[in-house]
Amino acid sequence: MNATAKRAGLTREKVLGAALELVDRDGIEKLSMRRLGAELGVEAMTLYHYVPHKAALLDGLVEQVVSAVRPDFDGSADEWPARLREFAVAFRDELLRHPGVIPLVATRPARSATALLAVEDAAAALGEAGIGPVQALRIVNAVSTLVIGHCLAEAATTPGHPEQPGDDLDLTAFPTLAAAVAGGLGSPADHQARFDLALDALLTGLQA
Amino acid sequence: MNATAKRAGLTREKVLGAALELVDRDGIEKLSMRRLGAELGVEAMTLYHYVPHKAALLDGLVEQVVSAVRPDFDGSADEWPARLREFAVAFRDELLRHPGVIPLVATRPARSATALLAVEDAAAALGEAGIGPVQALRIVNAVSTLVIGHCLAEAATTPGHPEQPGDDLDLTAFPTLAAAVAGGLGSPADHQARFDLALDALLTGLQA
DNA sequence: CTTGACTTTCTTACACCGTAAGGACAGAGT
DNA sequence: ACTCTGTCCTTACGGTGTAAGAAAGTCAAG
Repeated sequence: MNATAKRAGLTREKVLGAALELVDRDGIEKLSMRRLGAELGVEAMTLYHYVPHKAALLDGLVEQVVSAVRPDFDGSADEWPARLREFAVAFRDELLRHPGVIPLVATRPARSATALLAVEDAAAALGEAGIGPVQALRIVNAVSTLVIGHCLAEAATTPGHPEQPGDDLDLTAFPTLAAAVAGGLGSPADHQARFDLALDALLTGLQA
Repeated sequence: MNATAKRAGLTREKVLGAALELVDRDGIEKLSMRRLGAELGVEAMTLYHYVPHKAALLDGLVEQVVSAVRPDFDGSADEWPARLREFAVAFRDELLRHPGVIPLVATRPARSATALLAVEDAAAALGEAGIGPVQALRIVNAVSTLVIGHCLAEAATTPGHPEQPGDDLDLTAFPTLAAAVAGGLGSPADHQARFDLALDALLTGLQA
């Protein structure tokens, strides 16, 4: 009978979803309990019924993003470099879809079940190629770390700065650097190229 | 004549130095303008005469840390992989010496003159080996990114969490993972091994 | 010495943050 | 009808970064 229901009918999932939406739209620094509450038509303290503290909320953001990339490690055992490559590319795509979350992914280790499952799958696939469990996880870790590091540099949120004055640096003292910038360094295409270079090199070097 | 001088005689360098000390001792989340002021025997607002805003203070921390690693790229032109390796190891050592600053280094690009100079030197050295400026900078970037990524994972501060409950995860559903943990994964020695594995693989793969 | 300009420091204040404590109210089970 | 449980709000506390301006120290010129 009430047009405006007194109960908002929240769930942990709705809260996390709204948080991710807010971060994607306005950036992490705008994510506060009060603002998120307002987004959901609710007071700040209400959120504490679905999340124990803000840190858990941030963990939830990480969980959402890393869970969205579901790698597939089926196929013949000797194709693991190609599979790892696919995983890396998918992971990067997902991270770049949520730039505000990247620093969180980089900072807090994902311990959720789905994240562990993905790691387990990858390691098991490497195991079938005759690689021991410790080495397999090191390899998976190296690839993940590379992806995160590159996305971090690419999305460079640099929170707190009022403005980002483009490229007003004086490069006259750095000829090689200047030449590289003139050659297209820093462009979006260059980010892709940097990532591909590093990923290919890592995978190539890993086969030994 | 005054035992306690009314003027503290601060400088930007002293402020930055005290900030780094505070972060090394207590972690970033404890770095506030008021606390840093107290550390220097001064009110919070006084600091704003040496630093325009807190973001600049954080930039200063990054600058201090990255400036401390001064790579040497002299030597014959074909030794660049070994030089890059030395740089990577020195960079990592310096970062691990200041764990609280690692997330800052990962987030805000170092645009200081000394940082640019180091990059310039490295790129120039690669240039003597017949590598073009764009490719040279991509290589330097790949190595730096790898170092930052690995240090980020290794120092994993995970700010905000009350406690870090060790390894109480239930790994029974993840046999490969469990086997790897039993095999020593996660130990300090393993971090070193992970870094070495990734760095060697990257450098090997980069020679092509 | 006095004066006045300058730099450095402090005081006060504001808006915002995370969250502890407890009260108001709805719907379900007895 | 009555309590119970879960949802939501109100109030409050101590913390944050920082804007505005008053006060006090320093130093050179008159």
